[in-house]
Amino acid sequence: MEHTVETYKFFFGALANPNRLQIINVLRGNKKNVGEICQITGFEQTMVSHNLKTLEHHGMVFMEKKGKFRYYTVNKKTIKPLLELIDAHMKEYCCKLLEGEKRK
Amino acid sequence: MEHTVETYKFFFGALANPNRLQIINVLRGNKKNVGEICQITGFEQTMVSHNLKTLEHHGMVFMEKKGKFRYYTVNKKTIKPLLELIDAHMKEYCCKLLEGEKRK
DNA sequence: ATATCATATGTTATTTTAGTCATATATGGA
DNA sequence: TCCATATATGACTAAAATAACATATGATAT
Repeated sequence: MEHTVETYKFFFGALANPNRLQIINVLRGNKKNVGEICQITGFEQTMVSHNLKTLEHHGMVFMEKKGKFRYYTVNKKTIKPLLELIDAHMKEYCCKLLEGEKRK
Repeated sequence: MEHTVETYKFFFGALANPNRLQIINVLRGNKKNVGEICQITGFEQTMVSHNLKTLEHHGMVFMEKKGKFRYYTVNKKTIKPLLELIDAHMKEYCCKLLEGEKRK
């Protein structure tokens, strides 16, 4: 299925970036506005905004305006089971491999 | 969790590529050797080998030698539920978005 | 109306990733 | 042993993704 491959690439592309993943991780707890995300991660504001836009565009996070703030929430329905699945995978297949990566 | 972010990036990085996804898709049916994968996909042999190596390194596929052939199988335990999860996500959040992508 | 704070957008330079080409290794058969 | 087939590896280039910078927009308060 050609369509399917493009679909998956769209999905994974959004998540194959450490900064976006870290943002997701921060949002796993509670909704946060951009400034809060910057503060917690130490990332620069424009970079965070760019990445939030990508994540929102892919349905990974949702946005809600509140005065001059914008609050972002993670899409728990997708992200939670997804990360759990990955945890299980990594535990079983990749633990040593990742160690190797780090040394590079 | 710093470790977790690197872990997830490792995972998604392997899958954020259309050719690798297509190879996975081909392997979803049955185990196949490199030549067969090339034939089915129309991809060049060295490219397929490179990508299979990446997939194997990430625990997404397994390899089994048989004479001068090497048979690859997809890691169904991870891949199957993963793709199902993504199907559900895309259906709910991304159907129009993907259409937009195609026009670019 | 303007100043300030919060966030977004456009552009560019840099880094990362991927594919290709040339070549190497491994296996089995004559 | 030598050849053919199957697959892997290394190096190089091209293309895509990313972060950083400059700037714009939107909102609130004064």
